[in-house]
Amino acid sequence: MNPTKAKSALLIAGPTASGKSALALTLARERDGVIINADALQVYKELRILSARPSDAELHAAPHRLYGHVSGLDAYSVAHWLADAKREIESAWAAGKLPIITGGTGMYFMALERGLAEVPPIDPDIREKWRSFEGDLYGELIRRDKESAKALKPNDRQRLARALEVIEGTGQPLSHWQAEAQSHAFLKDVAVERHIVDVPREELYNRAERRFDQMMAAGALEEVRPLLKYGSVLPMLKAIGAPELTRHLRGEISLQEAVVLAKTATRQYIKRQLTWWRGQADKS
RNA sequence: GCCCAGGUAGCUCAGUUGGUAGAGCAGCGGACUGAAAAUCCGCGUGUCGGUGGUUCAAUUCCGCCCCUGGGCA
Repeated sequence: MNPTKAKSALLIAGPTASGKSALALTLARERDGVIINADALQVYKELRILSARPSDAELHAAPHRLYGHVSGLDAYSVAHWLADAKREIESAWAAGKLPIITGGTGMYFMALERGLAEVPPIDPDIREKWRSFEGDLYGELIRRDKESAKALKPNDRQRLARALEVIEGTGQPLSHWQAEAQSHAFLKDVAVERHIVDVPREELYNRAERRFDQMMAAGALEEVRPLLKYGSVLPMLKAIGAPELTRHLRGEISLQEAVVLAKTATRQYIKRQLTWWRGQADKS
């Protein structure tokens, strides 16, 4: 038991291929830590290769939590992750270890540090209704919840559908729930040490491209093949490389084209991550 | 060698009945509260293949040349 660890946490964020995992591992060994995953895709057990989950050797070199711990067939989301992460952090504290939260999903860090709106569960039928709605979501939202509509773009169907399911499912607008999100901030009274791994963009791009070649060599195609039968709505199937390799497996494009497209998607993702952390620096 | 069809943004192409041009993708910037590796917003000057000619004005019309496909020999 080390009392200095009882209420402290280490956060390591940064873009993909920046070397977060290696840094986390080093720090975990130096400081008796437990590594807790904050990556939206490394949680899925089906995606060992494509999500760049740490190797077995790395996983055994220090305690790792929330890696490949859920099935991609189940619905998983920030809220599930937040609950899992809180549990793992508490348990690290209880064991006298330092929780080291690392990953590339900005939204997960946001939920952990600034709190997530505690929206009650939405009836799956209502949820499905709006997600598959083909009409004018924006118009519908203006009619039911003008406040939320104003904060959204007319083409942002994903967020519009969310706002609609919340107003219909809870009777309260999304903004009502979000207003008190910060009071639920889990790390509010915790000594938090933040690392945002900073690597030049060109270097990240090069590493990510090389890494994708390695994924291919390691059998990424065979990892995707069994997932073909699930259509494309599962979040797991949004993993970079999965849609591209799926298209190849369906005979729509060559393997070479699929690889080029997947690498492009990776670069675009890195760019979005850089934007996230850059914008985030001013808020914390 | 001859005949067709093309040569326009990094790529694939549209267009201008003559007034120097615009989409998609890529790229760049940004947002982000229950799909987030998701979703969305903003940013478009480029010898319109080259060269002569006609014209007030040519990327657009005409001649020649070069290149790329395809066909005929």
